[in-house]
Amino acid sequence: MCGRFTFIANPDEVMQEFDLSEPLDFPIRYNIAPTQDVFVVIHDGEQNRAGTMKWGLVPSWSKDPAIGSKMINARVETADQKPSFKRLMERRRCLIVADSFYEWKKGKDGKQPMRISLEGRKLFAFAGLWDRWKQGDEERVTCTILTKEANEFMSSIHNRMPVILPKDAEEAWLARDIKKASDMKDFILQLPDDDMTAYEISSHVNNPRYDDEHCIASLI
DNA sequence: CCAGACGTTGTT
DNA sequence: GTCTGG
DNA sequence: CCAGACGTTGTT
DNA sequence: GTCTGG
Repeated sequence: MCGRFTFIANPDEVMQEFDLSEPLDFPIRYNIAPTQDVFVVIHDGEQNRAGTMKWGLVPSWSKDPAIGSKMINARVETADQKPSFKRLMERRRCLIVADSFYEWKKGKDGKQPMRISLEGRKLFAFAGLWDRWKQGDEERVTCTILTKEANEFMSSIHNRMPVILPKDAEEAWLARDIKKASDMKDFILQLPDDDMTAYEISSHVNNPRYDDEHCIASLI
């Protein structure tokens, strides 16, 4: 699964990497936690657009937006069937931009936090779904990160992993036309994985209040 | 038909 | 133990 | 994901 | 909104 990640990037590089035309403004984040703002790219039919959304999906029909803190991930294997995700697989796909993510590896002495990044790409995007929620004056735009079964590399750390799109799959995932949910599921599941790398970090990262360089410092 | 749920993860 | 908030 | 709260009544 | 269960 994926419950914490980083976004430590240079705005110019992000603009170039995701083909954005508007100038960007976002803070450097070492410890992004559910319910917080994440940096998201969508396609408006003409061009890519970037902005922030809250992490934790609140479906448009929800009565209680608190559901969002539970809906931080969506299993791609079943997302084409689930009422909360099916419509979003068809027409509300997004990129959630990151440069590494955290997983907690279970050992006999508790959980060891790890930082995982890609070998060959400084920046990447999770495959995400998003939705809009409104109730009275309150409005919320939220998103969730798709997950799949861990690959060989990740399985030593955790049994699930976030879906990271290969660079050449991002455009197809973002495309605004309405697709069959099951086709998008199949598309995601046949994608190859980028090579990954991981190292142990301090449990400093455990506390979502800490958002500093120490989060990514190697234990060794 | 209407009512009621709608999610993931991990752990047991 | 379980839920909410970050 | 982890951390931290978890309750009501009445009074200020 | 959409699906499942009764």
